[in-house]
Formats: sequence, C-alpha cells, structure tokens
Amino acid sequence: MNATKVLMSDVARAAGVARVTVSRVLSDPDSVAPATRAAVQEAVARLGYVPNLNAGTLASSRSRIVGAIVPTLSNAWFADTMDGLSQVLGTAGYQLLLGQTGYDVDAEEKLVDAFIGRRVDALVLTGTSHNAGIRSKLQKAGIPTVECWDLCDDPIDMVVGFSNEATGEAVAAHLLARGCRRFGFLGADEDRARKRLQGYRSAIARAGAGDVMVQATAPPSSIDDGAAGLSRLLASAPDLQGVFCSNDTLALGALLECRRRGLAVPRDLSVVGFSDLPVAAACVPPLTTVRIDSRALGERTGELLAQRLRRDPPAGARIHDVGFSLAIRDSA
Amino acid sequence: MNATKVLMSDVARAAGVARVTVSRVLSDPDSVAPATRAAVQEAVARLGYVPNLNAGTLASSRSRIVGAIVPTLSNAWFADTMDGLSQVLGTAGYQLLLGQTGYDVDAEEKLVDAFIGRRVDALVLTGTSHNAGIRSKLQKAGIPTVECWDLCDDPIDMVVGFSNEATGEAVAAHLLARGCRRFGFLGADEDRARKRLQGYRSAIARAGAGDVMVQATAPPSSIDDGAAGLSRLLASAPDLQGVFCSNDTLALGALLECRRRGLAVPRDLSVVGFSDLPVAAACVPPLTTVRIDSRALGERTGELLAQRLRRDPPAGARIHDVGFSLAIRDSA
DNA sequence: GTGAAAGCGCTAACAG
DNA sequence: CTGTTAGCGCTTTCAC
Repeated sequence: MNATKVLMSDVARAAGVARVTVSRVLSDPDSVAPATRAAVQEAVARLGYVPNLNAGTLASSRSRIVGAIVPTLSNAWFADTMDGLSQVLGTAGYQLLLGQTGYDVDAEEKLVDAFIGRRVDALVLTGTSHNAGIRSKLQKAGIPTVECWDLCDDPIDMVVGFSNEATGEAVAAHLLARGCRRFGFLGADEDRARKRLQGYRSAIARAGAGDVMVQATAPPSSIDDGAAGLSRLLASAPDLQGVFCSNDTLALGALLECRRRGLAVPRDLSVVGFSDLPVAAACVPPLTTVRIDSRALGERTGELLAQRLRRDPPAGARIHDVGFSLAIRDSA
Repeated sequence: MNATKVLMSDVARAAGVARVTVSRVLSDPDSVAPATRAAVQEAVARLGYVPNLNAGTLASSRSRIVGAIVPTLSNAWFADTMDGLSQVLGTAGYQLLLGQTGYDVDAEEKLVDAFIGRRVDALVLTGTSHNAGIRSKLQKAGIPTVECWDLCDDPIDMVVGFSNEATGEAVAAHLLARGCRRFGFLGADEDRARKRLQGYRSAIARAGAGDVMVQATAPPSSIDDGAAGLSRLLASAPDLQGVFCSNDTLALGALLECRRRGLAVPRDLSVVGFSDLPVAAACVPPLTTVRIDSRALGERTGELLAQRLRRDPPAGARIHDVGFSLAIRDSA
C-alpha cells in the first residue's frame, strides 16, 4: 500500500511518535509501551515500511550477516554444511553471505577483505590453512570466526571439525585388519585430502606395510577422475589390494572402473571412500566410507556463532571435535 | 600495519588529497591522474585500509550484492546452480546473499523483504510460483529479478529455465515408444515436480494409455523415499511398466528397490529420473534421465543479471529457455 | 517510556 | 582532474 520510498520518519509521523520509537519497536518491542507499540506496528503494516538495513548497519555497526567461504558448492558435503549453517543462522536472525574460492587461497583472502568491508558479524572459513594475512586481519577486526572441516591446535578463533589425519589412520587400520598389504591412495590435490593421506601413510608405515602408491587429481573431483585415477594406480601397481579415495565421488569412479575391468570388490581390491554421500549406501557394492555429518557440522557452527553473538555465555571452548565414523559396508 | 579503524579520511590525509579522490581511486581509478592514483593506492596499502561497504551502499544505494533464494542447498542441482551463479557474479564484482526456504512459501516472502531491506541490486528466485506480495514488492522496488528452474509467460522480470511440463511429455513419449502401457509417477510434492507430472500425464492420456499411478513424497527427497515410494506404487499396481521419478535421488532409490525385489530394469520395469546427477551415469543400471545443466542455468542467470546491472544493453529478452535433453541410458 | 541531537563512513552533485 | 557541500536512513547517547 505504499508509493515509492517509505522511511522510518514517515512511519513515525503516521503513528504520532518520534523516529527512535519506531526504531525501538522494530528492534526491541518490549521497551515500548503496548499502546505506542501497537500504533507503530499498525503504521508499519499500513505503509508497507521496509527498513533500510544498511543504514542500520552503518549506525550500529552490526550487520546481522554472517559470511561463509567454501571452496565450492558443487560438493554435496560443503553444500550440506552451508545448508545446516544457513538454517540455524536464519532462525537466529542472521543471513548468509556466501563466497567461493574455487580452491584458490588468494581468492580466499580477497573474499575475507570484502566481508570485513561489509562488517559481517561473523565469518566461517573452510579448513585451517589460510594466507598469512587472514588470521591477523580477522583478529584485528575482532570478528568471531570459525574454521570448519578440520581441526588444529591454534585456531584463528574457533574451529569445528574432525581430525583428517585420524580418518586416514582409521581407514588404514581397517584395511590392514582386512589383510591388505599393498596400498594406494587416490586423492584430490587439496589440503584436507593431503592430511588424510598423511594419517593413512603413517599408520601403514607403522604397521610395516611399506609405502603407499599415490595418485593425485585436481579438484573438484569427478567420477571420471576416480576411474582414471584408479587405472593409473593399477598401471604402476597391478597388485594393489586396498585403495583409500579422498572422497566418495572418486571412490564411485574407482568402483566403476573395477567393474569395467572385472575386478571383484572387495575380493580383488578393497575400496574406501570419504564423507558418506547418500549414494555410498546405494551403489554396487555399497561403499565403505568415512562418515562425516556435514549438515550437523554446519548446524554446530551456526549454534556456536549464534551463541557467541548473543554474548550471554562465558566464551566456551575454542576447539570442537565433531568426530567421524567408519561406515563399513561391502566394498572394504 | 594499522591500529583499529582506518577511515577514508585517514587515507586522504596520508595521501594529501580529499576523501572523494580516494573514493574515486577505489571505484573508478581511471578518472584520477596516475600520480595521484599511485599516491592513494600506496596510502591504502600502507594503512591497510578496508572501505566500509555499508556506508558506500547507503550513500550510493548500490550494494553490489545479489540475493538468491532456493528451497535448499542439499539438492545438488540447486547447489550447482548457486555455484555457477556465485562464480559469474563474483567475477562481475557482486556477492551472493543466500536464503533457504525449506520449500515454505511464507519463508520466501520474508526473505524477499529482508533482501529488499538490504537493498540487494538484484534477486534470484527459484521457480515461478510465489506469494502474491512478492511480485508487486519487487516490481515496486524496481529490483532486477530472475526466476529460474522453470518457465512461464509472465515473469516478474526475467525467467531462465526450461519447461517442466515438456520434460514430462518427453519422458512419456520415450516410455511409450519403448512399449510401456502401465505408468507410474514418483514425485516430490512440490511445484515443479507437479508440472512434470502434468506434462507426463497428459501425454499418456493423449496416447490413450490410461491413467498414471502417483506416489508423492515430501521434499527433500532421499534414496529411501524412492525405495519406499516404489514399493507403495507396486503395491497398488503390480503390473507397472514404467515409472518417472521427479528427481534422480528418488530414481536411485527405486532402482535399489527393484534390485531387492529381483525386478529386472528395464525388462520388468523402466525407470526414468530427473536432472542427471553425476551418479546417474554411474549407477547400475545406468539411469535414463532428463538432463538439466544446473550449473549453466546459474551461469546464464548471472550473466543476464550482470549485463542488466551494467545497464549498457537495451534490455534483452525476458524469457530464456535453456532447454533440457533426455540422457538415454539403460534403465529405460 | 519517549524524545532531541549527533553522528555512523561513504558517495553524489556540482563547482572550479 | 580535484575539491566542496550535502546528505543517504538509521541508531546511539543522553536528557526529560
């Protein structure tokens, strides 16, 4: 029911109060007398007033926006994390400003600058390896930050994730227990995948099972990358017994390649994936994989941030390990 | 190398120029003399100046933010569209503010209000069915808008998508050509899926092949929903010959259920999916599905918006059909 | 419980 | 090419 631009002063006039009063009704209704409040709310509705949040942000230096930076949304796991995050933040009255790096660390720093420029109330980063400037900028700006999808001892602010090294160790232990003695790794060339390899390799070395054949692929991973990667692995190590793929997409490709070659999984080759995509349980054979609850990860991150932004609680822990588990199915 | 808050005036002082000049160097470097520009850039770098974009937005009423509203990010197709969109927009200097509705139309309207309040430069909506208020608010505010993932004759502003009805018709034609005479539909209870059903059903009716057994599931779809849905369909129509699933996730579940029941696909039952997820080609049997290039859809949307926001071109078409194709594999 | 004054930090006009 | 003068629309003190 309005024309072009309804301002707070228009609402104030219509309700016969001062602008501040309108502002109070909008941000903290209980601080205004019921009758006044009702009059203002009526005027807001009647005029179809939509507050300019940028003006509010400028005046209060609180934006009610949380920035999040991910490598890509094309991976179901990051998308799920963002889904959970956005849902929790939405409920708490925050909005999600999203940035994608495409796995480029410089892009990440630029995004951080832009987000600081927007005065985001908090920031979510993926992983724990960042350009030097990021940590100092964020700490200087005093922006609550959570790094997710990995752990580290000295987070910028908070970290919620799991130990990528530990997942590699767990997979190695499982494969070793199944009798594998000749190991391969098929992984995206990316920080967290490298940590998984590190854990995997050292557990295998400790068991005296020799070295790990490694095949790296460029992110983002595709099913074809998985198939091609396995072929290359097999070319140099035809006697391979177990392969750990740094994500389920690659594992799916590996499984496909096995079928094409007539290799029986897991009899001839054990295949383990990572992240437990919905299809992992549905493919043939069902994929043994490291299970990460990506959505819960995002939700947990959102709750932590919402709590921190509410300011009531006394800080809380900085390091949150959400753990992982091995979904043992038929492929290994 | 700064302390707390570096303002544009600090940079101006350091460089010996007025604030506007700094502003110009930042937004349109070529409008400033090379020497002056260099001095300003040096001062910016030295002081570590990060402009407050909210102040800029307030003063210029251009936010360099594009809002996007999707039902959920947990579906790879929407996530891919957002990935493509965010990438193109990022290149053009825009950022993505993301909102999720969880398939709730009222949530959508609230998000639209919030986005208008933030003065987003443009808005992307999913689908073409929206609450009454949305259209008028957006048009009144003059916000460039694109609705995507469907088509319609009278978009709010622009629409980029494909005809969901036509996909249903194409699937029906394919199934009919393969000799199916007893049809089922397994679909999420959601606007675009209903349109697919509509096209499917009417093509089948035209062919005189009787009615379609329908089983609806609540979004978001899971593989289990697909399996359970097919069971229910089979319970009431054991002689089913062809089933169209409104997305690949459901189709995957249906395929699984067939395997459990010892039903040969496609001999006993033909199964068609929708959207061509990466796994569609990799499952057993490979899934015949309607192929949509979700990422391209987002990219196209981004390009259209970027162009519109640049203002140089003379409007351009409002309706953009990106089409679809049938990826015919083994399941039907 | 409500109001008056004083900005938040930047860009749009217009001058020169 | 550069500077001056005014705001953008809201929230924050601090009074009353």
